[in-house]
Amino acid sequence: MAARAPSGTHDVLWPESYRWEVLLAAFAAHVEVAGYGLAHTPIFEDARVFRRGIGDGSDVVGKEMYEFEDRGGRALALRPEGTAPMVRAYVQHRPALPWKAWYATPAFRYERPQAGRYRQHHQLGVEALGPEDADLDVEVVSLADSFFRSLGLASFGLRINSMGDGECRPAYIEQLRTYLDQRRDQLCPEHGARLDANPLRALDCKRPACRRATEGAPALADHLCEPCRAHFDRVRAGLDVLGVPFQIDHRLVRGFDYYTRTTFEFSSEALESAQNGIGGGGRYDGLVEMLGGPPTPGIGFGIGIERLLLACDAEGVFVATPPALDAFVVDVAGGESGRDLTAALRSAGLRADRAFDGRSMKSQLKAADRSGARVALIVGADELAAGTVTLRPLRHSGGQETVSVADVVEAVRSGALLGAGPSGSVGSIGATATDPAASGPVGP
RNA sequence: GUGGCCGUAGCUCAGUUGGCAGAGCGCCGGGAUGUGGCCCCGGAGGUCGCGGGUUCGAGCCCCGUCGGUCACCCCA
Repeated sequence: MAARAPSGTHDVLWPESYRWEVLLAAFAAHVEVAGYGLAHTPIFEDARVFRRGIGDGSDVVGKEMYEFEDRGGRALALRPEGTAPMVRAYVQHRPALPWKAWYATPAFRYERPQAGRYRQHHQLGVEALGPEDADLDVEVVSLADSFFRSLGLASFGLRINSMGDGECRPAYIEQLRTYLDQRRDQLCPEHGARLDANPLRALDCKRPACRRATEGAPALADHLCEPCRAHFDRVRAGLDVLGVPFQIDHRLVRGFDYYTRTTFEFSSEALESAQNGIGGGGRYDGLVEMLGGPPTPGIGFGIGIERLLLACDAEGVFVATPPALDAFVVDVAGGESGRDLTAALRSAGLRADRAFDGRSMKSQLKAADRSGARVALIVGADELAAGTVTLRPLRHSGGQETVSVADVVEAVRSGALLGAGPSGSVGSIGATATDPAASGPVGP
C-alpha cells in the first residue's frame, strides 16, 4: 500500500502553491498598510487555551479537537482556530495596546472531510485588541470585505449580528430558553438535549425542526442593552458609509462561546458545495480575561484559504500564473559549458533551468519547451569550439541567433529576438494577475 | 458520528450473460549526419484498493475491510 496523506489533509504542489504564495503576499500587503503586524504562534497549545476560550460545549472543542498528551504528560491540542492562540500570546507578552496582528496558519479539526472541509485547513486572519470602539469593528469587517474584492471576488455576501454582552445576553438567553422550552419536543434531538447548556445553538441549527421551532423566537438584537444597541448601530452605520454591503441575520450565532457583540460571516454565492463560508469573525471582549489577562476588548476574523480559492475558481478570478523562465540551457557537448552558463545566468538574476543526464538534443529541447522558458540556449560541439551559444526562441517561430559566450547573459536580459524583455520576478495580484495578457506568454 | 455513491496504468476512464487487462492523455525512445511544439512509429508502466467466499474459471457475483467522494451536523 503506497503511503498517502492522512484523511482530510492535502498537498499543495506547484503551480497551485505559487497561487498560495501570491495570496499570502497579497494579504500581508493588504493588512500591513492598515497597521497589522505578522505574528507566529505555536501550532499546538495547552488544551485549556481552547477549552476555556472556545468553550467545552462547542462542537469544535467537544468533538473535533486533535488532543494529545506529550511525553511529559501535558494535555495539548492542535489549534482548531486562530484567535485563542493569538489572545494567549497577548496575555503572555502584553504588547502595547492597541495590538493589531495578523496570522497565516494551519488549523485542525477532526471532522468528516467533504467539499471545502478539511481536517487540516489553512486560515488567514487578523486580531485587534484594546479598543472597544465600534469603528474598529467597521475596520476589521471592511478589511476582509476589501481583501475579497481585491482578489476579484464579487459574488459573496456578508451577514452580521450582535451577540450582546454580559449585561444583556443572560436575560435574553433566559427568555429564549423559556420560549424554546415550550417547544422542546419540536426541536431536533441534539438541540432539544442541549437546550439547558446553550439555547443559542438552536437558532443556528439548520434542521427543519429547529428552524420551525425558532421561527417566532425573540431576536437578540431586540433585547440589547443600551451600550450594545448603540455599538451595533454605529457598526451598521459605519459599514453603510464605507459602502460595505451586509445583511442583518438574527440567527447568526457562530460556534465559539467567546463572541460578544458584533459577529459576522462571509459566504460565497458562487460555490455549489454546502461549505460556502469563506470567512467569519467577531468581537470577543471577554476572551483575554478568560485566558488570565486583564479585561481587554478584542475583535478579529479568520478566512479559510482553501474555500477562498474554491470561490475564486468558481468566479474565475485570481488566476496566478508563475513567471516564465528566462532561459533553458541545452548542452550536448559534455555538460561543463551548460553547467557554467546556467550558474552565470542565475548569478545575473535571471530565471534559468537546464536538462540533466546528458540526454539527446531532441530530448533536451523538448524539456526546454515544456519548461515554459522563453528561450533555449544551445551549446553543441560547434559552439564549444567557437566560444558561442545558440539562442533559440521557444515562444514563437522566429529564427535563432549565435552569440558569443561573453554576451549571452546580456542577450537574454535584453530580450533580443524575443519581442519583450525578461519577466518580472514576483507575481502580482488582482487585475494584473487576472489579466492573461499581463502574465501570459509574450512574442509576436 | 450517520447516510448515499465510487475504488482498473502517473491522470481521465472503458471492460458485454463471469472466459487471454484495454483506450486517450502523460512519460521514455525513434522518425539519417545538431533543433522543441503538430504528425507518424515503437516502448515502459497494473497484486483490477485489501482480505475472505461462490465458481472449472472472478476486474465483474457475495461478505468484510480500508480508502476516496458527496451530504447531514458544525464550521474556514
